[in-house]
Amino acid sequence: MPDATPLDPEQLAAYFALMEVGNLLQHAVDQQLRDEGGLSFIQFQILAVLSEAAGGRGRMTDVADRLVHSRSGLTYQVSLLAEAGLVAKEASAEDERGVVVTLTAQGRDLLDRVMPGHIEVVQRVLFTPLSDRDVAELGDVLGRIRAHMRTLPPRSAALRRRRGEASRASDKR
Amino acid sequence: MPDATPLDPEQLAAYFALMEVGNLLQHAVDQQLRDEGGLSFIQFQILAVLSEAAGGRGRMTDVADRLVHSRSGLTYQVSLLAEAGLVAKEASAEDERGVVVTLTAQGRDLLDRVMPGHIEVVQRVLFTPLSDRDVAELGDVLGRIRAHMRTLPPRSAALRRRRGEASRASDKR
DNA sequence: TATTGTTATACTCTATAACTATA
DNA sequence: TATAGTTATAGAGTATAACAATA
Repeated sequence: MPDATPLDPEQLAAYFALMEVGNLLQHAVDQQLRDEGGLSFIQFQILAVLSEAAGGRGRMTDVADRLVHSRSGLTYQVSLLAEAGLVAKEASAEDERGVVVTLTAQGRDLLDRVMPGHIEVVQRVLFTPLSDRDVAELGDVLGRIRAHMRTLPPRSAALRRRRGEASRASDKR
Repeated sequence: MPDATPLDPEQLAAYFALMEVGNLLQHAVDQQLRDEGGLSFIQFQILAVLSEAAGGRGRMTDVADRLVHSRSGLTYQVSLLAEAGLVAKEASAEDERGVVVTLTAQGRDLLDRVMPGHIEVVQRVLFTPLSDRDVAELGDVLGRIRAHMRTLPPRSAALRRRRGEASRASDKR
């Protein structure tokens, strides 16, 4: 192990635990979603994000930023969902470049159908060993981390930025 | 949204936050690892798990279970690492079926070289908005969740189990 | 008979770059 | 000139099933 570490062992352990827990949990729910709904976890996330949004709709780039997708990757996934009739795409009224994705009734139904089993898995795998107080603490800390992360440059901006930097040859740091 | 929910809103929010934070963080560190070490996050995890283990070595199945991999997937990744000279594979002494993977000096060097930048990213993305107390709490709760998850049937066992059940036709539930 | 690990294969997902169209 | 989104393409990763070898 390296020596000059600005990250103390407690932080490193928390970081590794976070990654392991996240991966194991994702794997468990992915299994459930495929078995019961024919959905990948990412497709479920897209549906869930839309269902939380006002009007069950959102713009492509906004969704991509929240779900760690390249825009082409999101196009791909949303196309699959649209083929399955779970979402619908329309041109944005305000900005004709934009595309608004809307959850269909069918999509909402599928979400409702999948949710109970989904929640059962999350309950069993994630929350069983936690007290109510633990859950509150966890939610609080993770919420603050998420808020912080959202202040960092988003993925779509990072791409544009990088392209921009490359073309500005005079911008040597 | 479904109605009969045994998962209260606070739990659901914590669950979604966990997934979003995990994905965003993984994306950030994956970028750093590829840029500075030519490693995917999973390859890094394999090296890290080995470096933590006694003697810098471990058995294939054990590593696979910790890292949420099918065994064939681990074979693939370990092969890549072995080609790159970062790990070495030997037949197990006790169990001739088994394969023991060992971190090479080169692998340790790469880990050391990549760690400072890695830790910088984790520090910046994950820990910036947290107090020491937050870190302690987070580590504690996540550690307990991980311990709980490890008591659940591991991936390799699940596969065997499933195969076993299918062959036992009398085992109708 | 069960378990370890590998191989072959097929598939899913993702990102990059080039492109179109609108702001 | 910059941004939204799509497409084509190519590559990485994963899992499944069949297999060989050992317990």
